[in-house]
Amino acid sequence: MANIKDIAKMAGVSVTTVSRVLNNHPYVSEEKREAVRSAMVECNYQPNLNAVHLSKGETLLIGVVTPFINHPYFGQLLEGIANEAVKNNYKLVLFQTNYEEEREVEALQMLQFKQIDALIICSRICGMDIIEEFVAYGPIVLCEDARGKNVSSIFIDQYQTFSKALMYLHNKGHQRIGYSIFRKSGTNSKLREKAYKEFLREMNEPFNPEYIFYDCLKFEDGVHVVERLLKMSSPPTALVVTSDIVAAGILTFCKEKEIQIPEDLAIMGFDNQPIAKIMHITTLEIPLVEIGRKLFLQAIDNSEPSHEEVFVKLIERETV
Amino acid sequence: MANIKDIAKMAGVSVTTVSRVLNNHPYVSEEKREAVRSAMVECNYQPNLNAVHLSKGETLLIGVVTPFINHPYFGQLLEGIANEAVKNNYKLVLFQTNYEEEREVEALQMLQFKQIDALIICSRICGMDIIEEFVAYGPIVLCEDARGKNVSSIFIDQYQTFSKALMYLHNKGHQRIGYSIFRKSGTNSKLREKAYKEFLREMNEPFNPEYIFYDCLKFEDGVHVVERLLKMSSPPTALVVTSDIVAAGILTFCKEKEIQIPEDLAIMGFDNQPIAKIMHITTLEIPLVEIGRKLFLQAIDNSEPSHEEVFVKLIERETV
DNA sequence: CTGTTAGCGCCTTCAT
DNA sequence: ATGAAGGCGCTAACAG
Repeated sequence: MANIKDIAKMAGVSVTTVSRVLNNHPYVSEEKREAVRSAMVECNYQPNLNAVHLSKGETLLIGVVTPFINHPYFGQLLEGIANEAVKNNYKLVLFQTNYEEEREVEALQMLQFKQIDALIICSRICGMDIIEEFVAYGPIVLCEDARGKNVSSIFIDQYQTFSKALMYLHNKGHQRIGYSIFRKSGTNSKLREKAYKEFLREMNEPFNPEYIFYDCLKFEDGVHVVERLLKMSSPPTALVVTSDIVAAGILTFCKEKEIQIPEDLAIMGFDNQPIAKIMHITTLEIPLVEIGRKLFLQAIDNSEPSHEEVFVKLIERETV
Repeated sequence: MANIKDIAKMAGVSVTTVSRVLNNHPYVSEEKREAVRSAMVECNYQPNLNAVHLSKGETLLIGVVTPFINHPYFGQLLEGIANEAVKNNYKLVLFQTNYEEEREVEALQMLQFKQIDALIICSRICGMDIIEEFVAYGPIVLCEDARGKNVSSIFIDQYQTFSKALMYLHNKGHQRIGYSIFRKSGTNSKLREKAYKEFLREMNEPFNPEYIFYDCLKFEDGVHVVERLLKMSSPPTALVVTSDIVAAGILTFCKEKEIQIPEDLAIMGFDNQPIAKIMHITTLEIPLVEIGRKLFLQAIDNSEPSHEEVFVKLIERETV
């Protein structure tokens, strides 16, 4: 492992000069620059990143917080982040939190202690107040509407989006509309609940807590939804399902139970994941890979916190 | 950001002593140890990892090479790796390669240049010769049978496993058996092909290249399989599908086309992913999360390369 | 048991 | 345009 000193010796210059060409600094004669270059290729020289990091106080590491990594939603997000990271020569440090606040704080602390340069939080359980304690230590970017806050964000307008979905179902003639979601709390969940209640009020429909299905994250969670549906005397005729993979699960079990889609039950998915296309699920397209890309770019952008809204598109297929 | 010197000063000791308590070295009086400890908590001291890494020549970073991260197979593997990584205070550096050799070499070079401590290669396209060029630089662990090679590995016996699946189908009365797989080449693919051909020979069945379906990676790839199936004059009556997610896709499309499972077509999945349970897919259980765990442990184990076989279990459900 | 000191490899003033 | 030298924060002989 040749180091900067060796290169300097070989090229007959000082380490400073080597460092200069390494960092594309001006004021190096073309001659010496060339000598250094060839010495570097000869030794197949690679700078020791730890030394660079120590010296510069930066790491080229970006932390990524997700509750799970093995889930299509976060998988797509990660994919977008990872692709952009390689392009920019950054590495990712993964924090799989399972929504444990402790894990999130660990990630935040890595930022505080300069072990990573920035932190992308794809989903969180900790309060905004905790996040804000750490904004001073480095860029934090959230995947939720954080306008007005001191962190960057890429977000979709959950309220609008959810309202749009509900309205679409309403216009298709549905009165009893329910929805499934993963978490009861969480910023996005609350916005959706708000949109839901607001919608009911406008439509003059009663609020039936039974029509909300929580803990829906994976394909198999669709089972429970269908099971509960079967037991209800007056089940909803339409469901907004905040994840295509769950929608796919519901669809599959409905077929097993001979519930006709969309006649007996209309289903509106979320995300437009590949499975939605395959199973002809009507859904709201959320460009997750693209969002991941933007999240990364925001993380390495050292200017002021910025906020960017991403728009969703309703994709009509055969489940509504 | 207090550093080791500050702590030393506060505690009235030398930096060495601080370093000693930091690294749990013996020969520090309980008294001073305590003084150092309290100074550390008072400043909320965190060692600068870059400095530690530079000094020790290690990074506490483990590279993980996967072709894709957004796929249940690699997702589960990653999950296992990630869980064990946090336990051991290591961070993961992700390399999503899309099976581009260049990306794999990049990862290998990061090992060479000490930017990561070890490298886990979950799946590869580059030749073993290339891998072996890098073994001198640090632990490399593969998720395939690498016995006899100079790298560690966790693996399942692909040949045996595939034979077992084929034999199971045969015993269920199937003569025309095909299989679907992602890659044509690749170590595992070749072993499976070998097992397949050997099986046919033993059973005295002809080899029909049409019965092999390549490029099957995702749910939606099941479509193409079914489409081809429909066009065949003498389609296979059973399929070994080397990924449950693909099996699920095939199952779904068969239902759409009114192909009865298992009557018209028997399906044997692979991995026992959650979807297999839900859709009642008969499958071979491969403990991917556990494999991920073991891969990580091997990566940080500095002793000689070791090899561990992991065993699979056939899970009978309703698609055969 | 404890402290002094020389690195680890690179960057960056400061002189020249 | 170039180089000498100090420093980033920590570890690990070595000496005592």
